[in-house]
Amino acid sequence: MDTIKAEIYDIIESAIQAAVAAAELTISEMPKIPFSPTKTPEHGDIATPIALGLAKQARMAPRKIAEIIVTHINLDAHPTIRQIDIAGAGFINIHLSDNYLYDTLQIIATMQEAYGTCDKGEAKQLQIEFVSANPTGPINIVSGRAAAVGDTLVNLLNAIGYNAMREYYVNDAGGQVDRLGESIDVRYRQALGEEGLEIPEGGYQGEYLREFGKTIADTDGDVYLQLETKERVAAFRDKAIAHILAQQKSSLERFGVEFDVWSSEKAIRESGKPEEIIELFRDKSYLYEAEGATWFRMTDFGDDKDCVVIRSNGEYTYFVPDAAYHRDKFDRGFTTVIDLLGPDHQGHISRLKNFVKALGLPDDWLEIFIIQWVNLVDAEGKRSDMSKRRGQFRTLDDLIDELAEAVGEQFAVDVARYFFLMRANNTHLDFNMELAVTHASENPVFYIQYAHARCCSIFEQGDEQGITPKPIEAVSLNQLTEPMEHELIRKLAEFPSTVLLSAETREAHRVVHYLHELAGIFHPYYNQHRVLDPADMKKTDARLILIQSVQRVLKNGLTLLGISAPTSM
RNA sequence: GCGCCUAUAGCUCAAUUGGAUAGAGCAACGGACUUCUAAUCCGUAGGUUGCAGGUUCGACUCCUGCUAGGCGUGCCA
Repeated sequence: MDTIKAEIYDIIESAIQAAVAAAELTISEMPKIPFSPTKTPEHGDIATPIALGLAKQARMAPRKIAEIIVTHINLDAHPTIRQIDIAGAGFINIHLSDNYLYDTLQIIATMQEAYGTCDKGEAKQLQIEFVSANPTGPINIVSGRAAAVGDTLVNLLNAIGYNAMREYYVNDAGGQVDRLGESIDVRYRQALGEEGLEIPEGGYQGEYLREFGKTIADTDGDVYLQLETKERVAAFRDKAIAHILAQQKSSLERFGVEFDVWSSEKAIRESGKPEEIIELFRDKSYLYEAEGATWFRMTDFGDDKDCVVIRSNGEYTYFVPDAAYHRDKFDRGFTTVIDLLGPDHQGHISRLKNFVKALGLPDDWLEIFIIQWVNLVDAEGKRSDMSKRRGQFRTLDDLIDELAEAVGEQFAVDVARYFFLMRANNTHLDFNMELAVTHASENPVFYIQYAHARCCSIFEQGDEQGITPKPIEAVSLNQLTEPMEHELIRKLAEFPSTVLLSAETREAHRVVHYLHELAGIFHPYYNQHRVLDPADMKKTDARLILIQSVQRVLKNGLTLLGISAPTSM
């Protein structure tokens, strides 16, 4: 497609130059020629609104300009172009020859599972950090969404030639996990029969911690009561982190997400890097003392408020290990780092970016995206709060369990991933659990998977009838003359650019929509045209190649999304 | 108060980053299985793209100002 575009670009450009040379067109400067996609086959394969763009400086009606340009194109010299039309306000519509269409099938047959990939990323090292949920409870649904998106983005970036990896930052140090230890301490002592205890301010109410505290009491009895409160809380904290982390890991694995690296905030804190950061900031005069605390001059970086980096009790705020952690990422050699943050980290973006700037790292080195809320919606359409602190959240495991009851374990993961991936990251996502379960079998993911299964089924049927696909070289592709066949091939040709765009804009949902559209052309085709026709083997052979290509692209696309491509349903 | 995000069909979302007649899926209604899987297909209906201006040959997209919702906002992470 790219080579074709380059060729067309040259043709149009020289036509404009010829028109200018012939004094039919007056322009001051050679413009860049834009290409716009064609929505309908009548508009050809590639279109350009260049005549519209030239109208002003050429002082001429766009249609007239288009006509002039077209007269300077010698179609006989360019066999790739079958026909050129002028339409609408002055669009130049280019129809490519059928041979070009058939080239797409050739490319797919050659590249197979590599179709859709490219080497644009030049093997650069890239890291995406996502989920990074506090080790204070199970993976919830918002984190599940982040898991699906992050995992898929890594797939996409690898597909376009980057060397991307998945990283999880474990917040296993700091105030939050201390509150966790204190909360478990309360549950533990309650389990031992102590009365009148309450979860401390900022602690965790979740039911899973009550069970955890009870388990400790059941297995170890009251031995912990002999420890100093501080030691006991620390012991519970570490115990809980290890336990919860293992649980999070297995939930994510069940969801098909495996991280390459688990980084520890505790390790960062103990590495000495935070001290180096503070020293660096001090040297650069970014810090000052006030109200007993140490402040960072965030206002120097355009923020409206300074912020505390060392609290009056001498402890770092989370900014310091966080800055140190990003410094560490840079030292590990990543050319670009992408953080996917939860919606409650809104205010964190500009500050983190400013810290990165203060560290002297390149501006575009760090990209931050917010994965927006997932609202649980009940059957009446009422939204429910998912605050972890109040313990009213739904876990990723709950979700998959419920979906599994409706559609089975494998499809449950597929449905959940699809659901999370189908929307743009920055939009709020309403998740109606009841609807998701009762309508699980009507989920659009099956529409795509079914298309794949149907392709497989054709080959199975063919096998039974003794019809097997021939190598593409032995097939007359010009048997593919149906408009729907051309539409299918055109769609197949779009796959690589969709993957590229999706990866570069970090918007996985584009691939989802693409696959849905592809399936949306395939199903009607399947219904209207028979592939296996023993009476016309030439056509059958050509159609089998087409079906192989559709099957291949569906499979490649679903694989990128981490969704299975079943051979039968 | 300030900052960020969002607003598109009854509902949930798209729209290839400024291009042609704004598209899908649910939900509603009417049709199609003796033929490669009906988890499918065909058809009907559904719109002043939150409001008001502006830029442009051309705006859902960019700019300004409103309105509504969400999130954030100096010692939680």
